[in-house]
Amino acid sequence: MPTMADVARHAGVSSMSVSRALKNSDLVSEATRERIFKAIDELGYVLDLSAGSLSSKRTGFVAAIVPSINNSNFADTARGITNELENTGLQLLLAYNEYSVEREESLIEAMLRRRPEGIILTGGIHTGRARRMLENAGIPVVETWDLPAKPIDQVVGFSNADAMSLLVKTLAAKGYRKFAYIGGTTERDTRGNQRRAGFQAAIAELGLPEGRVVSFGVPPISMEQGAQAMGSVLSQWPDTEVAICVSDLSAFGALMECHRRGLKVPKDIAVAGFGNYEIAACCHPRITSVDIECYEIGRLAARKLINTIQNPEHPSRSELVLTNIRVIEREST
Amino acid sequence: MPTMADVARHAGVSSMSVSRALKNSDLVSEATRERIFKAIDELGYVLDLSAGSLSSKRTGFVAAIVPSINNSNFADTARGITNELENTGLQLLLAYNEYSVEREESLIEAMLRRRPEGIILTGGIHTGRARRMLENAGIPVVETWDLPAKPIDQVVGFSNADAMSLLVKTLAAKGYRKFAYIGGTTERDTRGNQRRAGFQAAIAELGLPEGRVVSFGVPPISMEQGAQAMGSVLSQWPDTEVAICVSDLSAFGALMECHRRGLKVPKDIAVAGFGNYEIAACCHPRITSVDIECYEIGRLAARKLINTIQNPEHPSRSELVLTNIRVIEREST
DNA sequence: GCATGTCATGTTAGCGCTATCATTAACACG
DNA sequence: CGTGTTAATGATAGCGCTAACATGACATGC
Repeated sequence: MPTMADVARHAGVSSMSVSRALKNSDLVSEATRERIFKAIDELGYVLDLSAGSLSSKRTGFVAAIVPSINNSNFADTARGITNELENTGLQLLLAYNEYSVEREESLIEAMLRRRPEGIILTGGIHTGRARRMLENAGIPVVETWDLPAKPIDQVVGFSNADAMSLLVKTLAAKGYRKFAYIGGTTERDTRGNQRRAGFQAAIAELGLPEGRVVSFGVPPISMEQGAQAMGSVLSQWPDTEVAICVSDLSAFGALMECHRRGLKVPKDIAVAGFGNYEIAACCHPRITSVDIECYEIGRLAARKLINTIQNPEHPSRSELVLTNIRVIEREST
Repeated sequence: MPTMADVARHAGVSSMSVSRALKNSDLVSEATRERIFKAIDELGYVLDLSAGSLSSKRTGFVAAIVPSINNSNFADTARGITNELENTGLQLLLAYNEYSVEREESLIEAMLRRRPEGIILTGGIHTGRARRMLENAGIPVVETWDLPAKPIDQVVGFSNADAMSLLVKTLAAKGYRKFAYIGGTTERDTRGNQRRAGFQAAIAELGLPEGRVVSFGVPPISMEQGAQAMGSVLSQWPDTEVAICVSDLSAFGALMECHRRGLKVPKDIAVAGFGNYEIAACCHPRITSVDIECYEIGRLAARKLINTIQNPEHPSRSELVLTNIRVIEREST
């Protein structure tokens, strides 16, 4: 593989000129630039950024950890990050932790070894060692998708509990009284748990009959698990008026289960989801959901990092960005 | 930020011993190892891989480019790659090209600047410069999701045309004769175009009435666009017996459009998709589809890279891996 | 004509690590 | 007791690039 020195020799210049030309510095004359690019082309040279970053102390990496890449909500956030990073010279280092803070910890270490210039995390719960590593790293950190009680640095998120509570209240205002909740079992999906807490809080606040909660499957629960959970709701509490699901995917599964059982939605039972996935807007009947601007979360988080990286003296720290949540009422309620 | 030399000084050893300890080399005594890790812990040291890779000539990166990260088929492939890479010391550098070979070209350059030890691409069509860069890079390349006419190096894929043709033949065997095809418009989605070609070929081969093709929307076409395309099929050719869609997402949209129009599926019209997405197995009626082992494609592609990286002298080149395709008949046909 | 400024280019050093070879210590063996 | 063998550690050099400074060429102004 040719090095920059090879290119410099071939073009009859010093390697600093090659470096400058490749950085689009205007300190290179047009004639020299042309000769350099001709040499680059002839040798098939490709700049080695890892060598460059060692010397310039800038790796050009931004790290992000999401729970899952197979979930279109988080994929949207990743897309928002990537798109905002475009043309900033920063590259995304993406990983997923499968909803595990232990896995997050080891991913954080793996990423910090690459010396990213900033890092975006999902959620506000991390292991002690992870927090320590992040605090020592000396780079901006953005926690997203949540409102951490004790933020590490910057935050772009929303309250999952409030969002779910808002959904319950909206539906209660339409006259529904007997609510069921479908979610996953374990403690791992902290955002799911907060949604459940928001559900319970709203039920209590409104003085409605006790919420009927079905916990089923390891989060993130699938369409199929949503269907099974709905079966469980219907057999335990046949008079349920509305089933609220931790996500649109489980809501869709629940809806299909109703179809199969010959129940009309929303006449016999109403169904609502969370996350405003494409499927909620497209299925029949269309599912009422809560929109949470996933793409925007990614975009804003990346923007915050870029601002901090580009103006290190003027950090936008401790300034919390609250993204919009919005109930979208559709045919299923 | 502390460096390895700081750790070495703190532990009273040379930096080589620190380096060895961090690499789990067995050339470090237990006592020294303990002292070193104590120092690492006290200083909050994190290894800098970019400095290490400059000297060791191994970056520990593997690059992958997929068309989109918001498509669960490709997300499955990315997941397969990541999971196979686990515990090999290799880290994934993931990007998406939005189905554009031009964007792919610039992504390939951006990735090669990080000196990945291997690269995984989606599809077999690339720009000339992209091909040249890859051939010069001196690293293993795996093309996936397709059977390129002129592979760059290694291949893990299947024939999109054959897969679609198999679906048509399976349905024709059940007695369907009037076929419609729903896909995207432009030339960008090469796999979509190959599926269409496979559809046409099968129709011709079987001597069926001319296929009715609706091209609608920029690929990847959405659920909503599938619904609109189905509207177009039904108004142009009301006697269509089965609508085959380029993906399950559009098939689902088409199915919902039938629901809304009061058409019974499959009694009034049958619907089939492609890709065996979660939704196809879960909606009502469940959609007949073609399973293409997306996760396995990622896993096998990563495995090929790992093999080539770990045994450079014994390259597994030019050995094509054909993944399984399988029609899954469900309630919608 | 000479000081001054500006632009283009080169020189030097060093980023933080690891490959390689050298060295030392400890021990076994005839 | 000398020799060889092995295990643990250290010293040195250099990976390929860029920051920082130095230099030289030319133009400008008085």
